[in-house]
Amino acid sequence: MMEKLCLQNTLRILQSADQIKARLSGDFASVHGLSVNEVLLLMHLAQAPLNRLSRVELAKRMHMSASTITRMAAPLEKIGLVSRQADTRDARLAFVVLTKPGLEKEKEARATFAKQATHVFRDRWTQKDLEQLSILLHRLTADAPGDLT
Amino acid sequence: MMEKLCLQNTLRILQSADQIKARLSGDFASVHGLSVNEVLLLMHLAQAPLNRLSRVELAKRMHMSASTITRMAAPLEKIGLVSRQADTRDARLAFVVLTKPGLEKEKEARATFAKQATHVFRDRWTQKDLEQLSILLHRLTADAPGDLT
DNA sequence: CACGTTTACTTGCATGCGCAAGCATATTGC
DNA sequence: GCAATATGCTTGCGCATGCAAGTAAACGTG
Repeated sequence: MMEKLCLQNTLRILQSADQIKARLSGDFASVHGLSVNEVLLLMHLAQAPLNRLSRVELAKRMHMSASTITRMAAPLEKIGLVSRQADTRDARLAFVVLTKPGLEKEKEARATFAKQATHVFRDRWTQKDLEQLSILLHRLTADAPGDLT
Repeated sequence: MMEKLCLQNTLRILQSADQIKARLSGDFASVHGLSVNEVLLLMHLAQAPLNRLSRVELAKRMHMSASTITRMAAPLEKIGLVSRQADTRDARLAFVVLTKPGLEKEKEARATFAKQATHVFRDRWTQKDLEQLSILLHRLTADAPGDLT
């Protein structure tokens, strides 16, 4: 019985995530010219101390491989939203650091993110509902690195 | 205030989905030699009438493009889990239909899916918690086609 | 200090996916 | 009945991503 509920819940989470991504994808592309993952990368940087993270740390928080971070950072650096910053102590580290335009862009993107998020939970969601869902989901994501919230 | 909650919830859903996919991906690959999406495709077919769906219908339910379905079905057909079935009325339609081995495979995969799903919700989840989460998520996915549950 | 091991990053290759175009068939309007 | 349009599927192309291998630098152990 509980097994069926677990299966159902995981399926619904996957389904919801697909819908949300599809919704975000449209606005991010047309309004900011960025992909969902690029915006998430900026958001991770924005909440990090000094607005910078190493590539491996970024990879962990975004659940992606380090190579993907390398390749994602390149175009963002080219358009000036992030820059590369070496560490004086450890020459292996290459931080990805948010530039001022990048910080600005992140603020805008976060705003449209929030707007779309409220649209996902249309009218019939009370604050109590939202809080309850938040608490339940938090139990799933509590142990994950970089909560972004 | 509610806006922050909405943003937080969407972020947590995305995060949860990533974790779940990562968890499933490992077992599906090692135990059954299939990807997450391939298993989901089999599950969609298994719950469809006559265990068959047209490619566009499958695409809608999986939130993917029709071309992806075409390419995903090819290897599954090669290993005998699905087969192609033309429609006598409409020569354009090419159903993807689950074979007997495919149905068997789907049962096995669904079992490991359920096992991993219960593992996602470890110990501290009561049946009431799970039901509540299920209800809340259902409000997000209610209008989507092909619920799989 | 020297050598092996670990860590951070990059690059080559293969895969999965979407979009746009193409093709065949069905449906609609006249 | 025929042309115009719509629908279902496939294919070519490009992009994003993971994995494995390679490189450079830090660390540990003798």
